[in-house]
Amino acid sequence: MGRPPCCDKEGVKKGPWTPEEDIILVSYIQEHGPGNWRAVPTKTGLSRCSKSCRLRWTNYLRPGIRRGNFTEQEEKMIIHLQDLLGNRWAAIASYLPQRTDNDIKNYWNTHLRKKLKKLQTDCEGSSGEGFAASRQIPRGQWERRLQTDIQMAKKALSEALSPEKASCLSASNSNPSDSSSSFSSTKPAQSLCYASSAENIARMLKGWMKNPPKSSRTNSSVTQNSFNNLAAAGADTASSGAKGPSSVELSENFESLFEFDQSLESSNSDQFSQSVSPEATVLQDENKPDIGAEIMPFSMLEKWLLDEASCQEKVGCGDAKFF
DNA sequence: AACGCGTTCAACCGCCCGAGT
DNA sequence: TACTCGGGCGGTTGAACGCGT
Repeated sequence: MGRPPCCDKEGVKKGPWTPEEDIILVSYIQEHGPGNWRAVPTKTGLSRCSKSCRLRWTNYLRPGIRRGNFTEQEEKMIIHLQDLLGNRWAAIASYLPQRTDNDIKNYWNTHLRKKLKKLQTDCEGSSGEGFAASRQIPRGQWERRLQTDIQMAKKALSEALSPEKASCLSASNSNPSDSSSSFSSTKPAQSLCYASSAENIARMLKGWMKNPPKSSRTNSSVTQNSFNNLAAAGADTASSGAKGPSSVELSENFESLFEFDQSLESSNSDQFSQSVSPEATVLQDENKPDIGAEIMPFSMLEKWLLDEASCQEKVGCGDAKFF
């Protein structure tokens, strides 16, 4: 019982999107909001697969997307998140609201992977205790850390599931530069035009769009999914510890993680102050309507990391704690 | 100018998951 | 419970582009 393709192969256009197609898609979404992608090709008359429409929107046309030129902060963030979450590009992208998962994935594959590889070989070549070597830990310790991770994940999850704690976590993440507060506070402004201030679309739509949007529907599925991914990330790390290096590697490189946490803060403030106008913030709110909820698991992760880090400082604290 | 090669990135493909029935 | 369907995700592809020869 094979599943039929998402759309008829015949009569479906493939390949690069034309500006005309973009305009049609954007005007449709501007009017109806993203979602119900199945209906998009028929309603718009586009000879495109529904998936293709969704992809075009999420990866290219969606407002608030920043393209190219990844900053050093973003690089660090991607590297660390990749280390934590593995190739969960959507989850990683949820921490970089201006970047798409596809962009991050591409950037990782084209730039960062090579960069890290080079770094790794350089380290290995230059000293006996290279990058890879430094990551090796005794098996017993590895197992104990894994157990610790599991406990932490359980704890974090139970906290996340508790409404009080959850709100606490959100509130604790009250970094002035943190966009979550503005996200939640700008919720009422969701009816803002989808394409009105996104640089990439505004240019294209100049002179085209005159009517205000009718709908305030939001693209919730992406972020919801991201949230789910992230909420699951902790559990994954714990439950499938043997699957990937994340839980182990998580316990390492704490210095760099602290560095990262700091850079993350400055990164957020930098990014949002330099490139996000109040209007754009609202746009991001549209893109990530549940961003407040997304921040929460990040707090969990931060907490997790910091807990472990503090334990790391005290010799063998984590190990003694659970054994 | 022409060619080959490497890189980049938009787009596609196939699988998976959750919601609905 | 079993099945269908829509949507999301990650891996892969291939056209476009840049650069060196």
